[in-house]
Amino acid sequence: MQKYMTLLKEHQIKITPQRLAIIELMDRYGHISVRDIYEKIKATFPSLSLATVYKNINAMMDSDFIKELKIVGQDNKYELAKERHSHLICQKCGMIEDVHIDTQGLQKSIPVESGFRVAETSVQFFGTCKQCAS
Amino acid sequence: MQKYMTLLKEHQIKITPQRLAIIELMDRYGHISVRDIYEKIKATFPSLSLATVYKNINAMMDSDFIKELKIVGQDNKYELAKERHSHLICQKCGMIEDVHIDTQGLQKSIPVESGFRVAETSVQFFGTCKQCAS
DNA sequence: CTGGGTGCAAAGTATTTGCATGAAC
DNA sequence: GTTCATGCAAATACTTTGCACCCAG
Repeated sequence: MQKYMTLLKEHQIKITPQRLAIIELMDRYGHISVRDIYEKIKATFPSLSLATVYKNINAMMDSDFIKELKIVGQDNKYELAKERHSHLICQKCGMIEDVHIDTQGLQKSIPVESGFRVAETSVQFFGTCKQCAS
Repeated sequence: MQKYMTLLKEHQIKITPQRLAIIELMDRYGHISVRDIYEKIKATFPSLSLATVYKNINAMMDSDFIKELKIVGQDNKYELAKERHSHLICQKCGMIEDVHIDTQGLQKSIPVESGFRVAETSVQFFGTCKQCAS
């Protein structure tokens, strides 16, 4: 808990129980949807409003404190901002897992004449996870 | 036009003027949103309904005839299914461009112990396009 | 104390559905 | 002629906004 409070302070975001609960969930699950955040917190904190979840997610995205993850076939997910990484996404169960792979090499194959300057690379691997394969 | 009719037939989708118009736009623009499809077609074909656009997009996705593209900061886009490719996305003007790069090598860096079997890899490069850079 | 956050209700936007009519094959 | 698509309206889902009240700093 203390660690989440410190995180919020560093990003100059006011500390509230709602925010701590949201961050705690993101940290625990890695990637989570608005709906799931709302329902999980609501269970132990019934006064929580869906609007508050949205407002906080937007505020934390503005501060680059969390990141939005759009995945074909799934609701948007949110994760704590951390070192660059890619995602493994199971097409059967929906599981999302982080992988750290080097994407620097990829950029070299972009045609120079495109004149495109890359700031960030996003890689998603779709497939079957260990559990679903067996 | 004939080429689009052939395409639809191959995928066993009934040919209608609405569908031809949608496909023609996707082919022309490469990547286009529901809203843009609706507004562009509506201009010359006023009876078109938004529900029809949605129904057709869903039908064509079910037939793997078109693909959905989710991009952080933009509305969903749709493109005709074609050979595997990646996308350059300009964070200033929103331009989306196809690039053909080899993503096979990437998979090698996924830890074997993850037990994940990759079926498809999606790569998005975010950055600045030639026009916006100058 | 003061500013910003919360919750509620309402508005706004996006997407889906049911059904009667009409077009494709 | 039969099947399936279209258009409209209504329903549902998703997200944002305004405002009165309350809590963190």
